[in-house]
Amino acid sequence: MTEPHIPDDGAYHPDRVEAKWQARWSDRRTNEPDLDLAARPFYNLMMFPYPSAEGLHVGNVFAFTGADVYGRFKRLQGYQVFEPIGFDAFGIQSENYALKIGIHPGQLIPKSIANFRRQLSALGGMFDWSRSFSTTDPEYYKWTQWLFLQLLKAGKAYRKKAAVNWCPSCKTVLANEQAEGGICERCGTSVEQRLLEQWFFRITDYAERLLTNLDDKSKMDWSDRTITAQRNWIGRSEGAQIDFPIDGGEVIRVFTTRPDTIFGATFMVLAPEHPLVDRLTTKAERPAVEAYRQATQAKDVITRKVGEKDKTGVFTGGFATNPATGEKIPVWVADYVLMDYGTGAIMAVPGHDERDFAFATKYGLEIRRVVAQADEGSDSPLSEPMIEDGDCRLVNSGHFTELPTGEAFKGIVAWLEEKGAGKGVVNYRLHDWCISRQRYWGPPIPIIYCDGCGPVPVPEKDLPVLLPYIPDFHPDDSGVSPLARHKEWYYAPCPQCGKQGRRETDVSDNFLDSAWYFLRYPNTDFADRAFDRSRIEKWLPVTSYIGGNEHAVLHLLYSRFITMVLNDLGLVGFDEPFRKFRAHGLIIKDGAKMSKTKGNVVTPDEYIGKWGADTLRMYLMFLGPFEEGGDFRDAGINGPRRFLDKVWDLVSQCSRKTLIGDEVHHDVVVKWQQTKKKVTHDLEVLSYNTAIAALMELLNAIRESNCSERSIVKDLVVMLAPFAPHFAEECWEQLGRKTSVFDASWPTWDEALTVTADVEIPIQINGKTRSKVRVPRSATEELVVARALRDPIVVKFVSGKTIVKRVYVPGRLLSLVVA
RNA sequence: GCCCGAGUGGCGGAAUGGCAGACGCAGUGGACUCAAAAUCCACCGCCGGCAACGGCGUGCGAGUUCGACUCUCGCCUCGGGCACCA
Repeated sequence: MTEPHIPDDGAYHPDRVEAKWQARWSDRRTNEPDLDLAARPFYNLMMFPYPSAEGLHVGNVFAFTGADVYGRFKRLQGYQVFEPIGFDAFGIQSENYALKIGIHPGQLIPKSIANFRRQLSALGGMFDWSRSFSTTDPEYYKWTQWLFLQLLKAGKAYRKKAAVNWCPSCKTVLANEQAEGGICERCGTSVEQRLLEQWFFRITDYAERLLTNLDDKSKMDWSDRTITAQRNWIGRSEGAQIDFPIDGGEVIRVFTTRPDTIFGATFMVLAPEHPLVDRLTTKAERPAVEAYRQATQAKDVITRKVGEKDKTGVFTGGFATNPATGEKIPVWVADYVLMDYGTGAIMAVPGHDERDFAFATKYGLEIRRVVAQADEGSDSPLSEPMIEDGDCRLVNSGHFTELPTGEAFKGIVAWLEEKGAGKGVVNYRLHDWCISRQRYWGPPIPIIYCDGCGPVPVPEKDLPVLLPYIPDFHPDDSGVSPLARHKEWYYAPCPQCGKQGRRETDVSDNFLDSAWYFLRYPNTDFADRAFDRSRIEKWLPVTSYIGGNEHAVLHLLYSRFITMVLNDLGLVGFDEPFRKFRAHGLIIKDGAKMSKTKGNVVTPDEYIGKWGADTLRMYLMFLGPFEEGGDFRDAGINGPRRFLDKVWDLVSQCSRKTLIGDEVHHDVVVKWQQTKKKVTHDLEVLSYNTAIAALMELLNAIRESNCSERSIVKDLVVMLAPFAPHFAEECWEQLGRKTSVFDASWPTWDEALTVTADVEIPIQINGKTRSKVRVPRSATEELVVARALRDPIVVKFVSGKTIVKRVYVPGRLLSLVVA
């Protein structure tokens, strides 16, 4: 690339400056750290984009810029910063879009990626393009498939026939996370239930570890809201599993968080899919039960899960024995009990559970009080379920009566355990991760089914199992991936016996691609392994990760899980992949989050063209706190641009050695030192808006004092560099420097010079600030009081009254209370 | 319903319990200009006042404190997440 000519009219021309420095960075490999030699490695990661055909919008730009600012700051602090970027290009989103416009994703994606690369480069990110990849590259997904085989080997991948979320529109199975609220995340259609053979990962084996690591600050310095989201998603609850015997020696096993209320369990409810429903149903009730089960199956998930909370159900005719009371209690079937949580069966305690209460009321079942407050009678009627258990005691509960609920919980669990009827258990909301997708656009799962040998993993030496090009990649509602229609690919010899077998036609979940990409970036030069142990040790865990909180429970949880498995396999030496994670805020436009689906996107291209990338970066970082986001409006972007223009003028004055005023003013020096301190601190905590404000204040101070002292201007340029990298490089060169500004060192400050010699002490009288006095910083309380009492305003408020209280905060304020 | 955030000028937003409104945008007045743009200077929370100055003011109501945007309690509103999870 050749550097453009920059006109010598003294004005700031962002387009020329940006083209010049982008060319130079590329030519000089400025952003490509030596991964083996780095002495102070800093892995600065940001969530890689899904390359949509529409290109980046300023919401994405906001996120990438914020992460880039941090990386550039760290580089200036002397770290060798590795800032990779790639493309998360497999998945249903890409495939659906390709289907919509009728272009094969294999053709569409490279174009979208090229456009993304152009846009990302134009932004001036410190990306190491030499280590970029797309998850759709066979050199990448070869290792995604390898990863699957490692999980299989470790016993963490298994196949089972399961009721899964089926989207009738996308014609595919969805992970629970993609079917939240019973609605397909991609297309908004109601999700149905279907039984299919699926591959699962045992993420639930790691539930406890995923949870406990969240508390370990040495491993995880994460945004609190992200930690909270993960904790809620894993959904740990402590309770008990209790067996209720039925005729024939079998038991109905339930999970409950309130074993202390077992004496109030007056009936039981099974999920319609529960395997014991058949056994329990009497001849007389069979037609009704069958009808109910069918009706449930036909109901889509929306009405079942989030629709009316109106309870419905039918009596099976069967009974079970409450192990606490010995009573026979009726067993019902109702769809408010879910097969996929707990055991799919509950003991219903209508007196102390909202749902059971509603159900019992509707069907006339017995409601029994077993918990009461201290001042409540043991048989006072329940007009509504009594849920709270704090400061309550048991009633009507055999020899546990009168025990506080907390004690009763333990006592009853121990008692049941002794009787062999139950035990204390922990239950999680988290489910195993279904990774099978009956789609085309993903990495084929590397398995061959053989009639003799069963499912056989594809040997690692035969990877990748290439995704074949098939013109017709439409999914159909057969529940089988389009790959099954590609016969040359579908039939393959069994790796074990050599007889003809059939390939697994499902591809893996897009989230598997992104669950390990951070491991690949520093290892793209290794063709023979997913990652190199010494590279990994040097660069991981990721030093800083910045991304959207929409991935708080999906991507981030899966990445942690995969890392733990690799750790257990001895392949990596750590079990948490991201040492520091910060969630950025959202860019709001017209009152809504900027997103393609909302149709309120703004592309960066027009702003870069009009104002320059550096101005856009500055504006985005200035418009609000990075971790909270802000409103994007056109008005306001000229502010940062004016600021850069002024700095530009200042730098040209400096470079022409037309120093105005030889004497460095004290105020400016203080401001300068204060600014260095504040900007350093603010950048560290991602408070970019206030850092920029501080730089503006320093500029204003320089201009007001007419003191363009060279060392101050130099520091200003360095501190500006993370935000406006091209601009800062050009200024740096104007100041006579030969190397990149990013090879400069971050300014340090003299703490003693960050404070002024004199201070203004506000004087509060009865809580109101009435005046202020100017005193030396070291002034004693006596001096401040003496000065204050000479102040005419203070005199006015104090005369004729007595000072009853005096509070002096040294260097801060004087507070007087008069009466 | 539950769990997180957040409510501050015309706007975006600043404030370790210590001068509320930094910084910026918009606006107003002025300088420069034939004129406009750009630039520069000044003003810029609300009410009263020529002014000095005074009163009010950080969603609402209490409280703690010499002092509260900040802490506590009780509400209201908005945004986000979870949700028949036993």
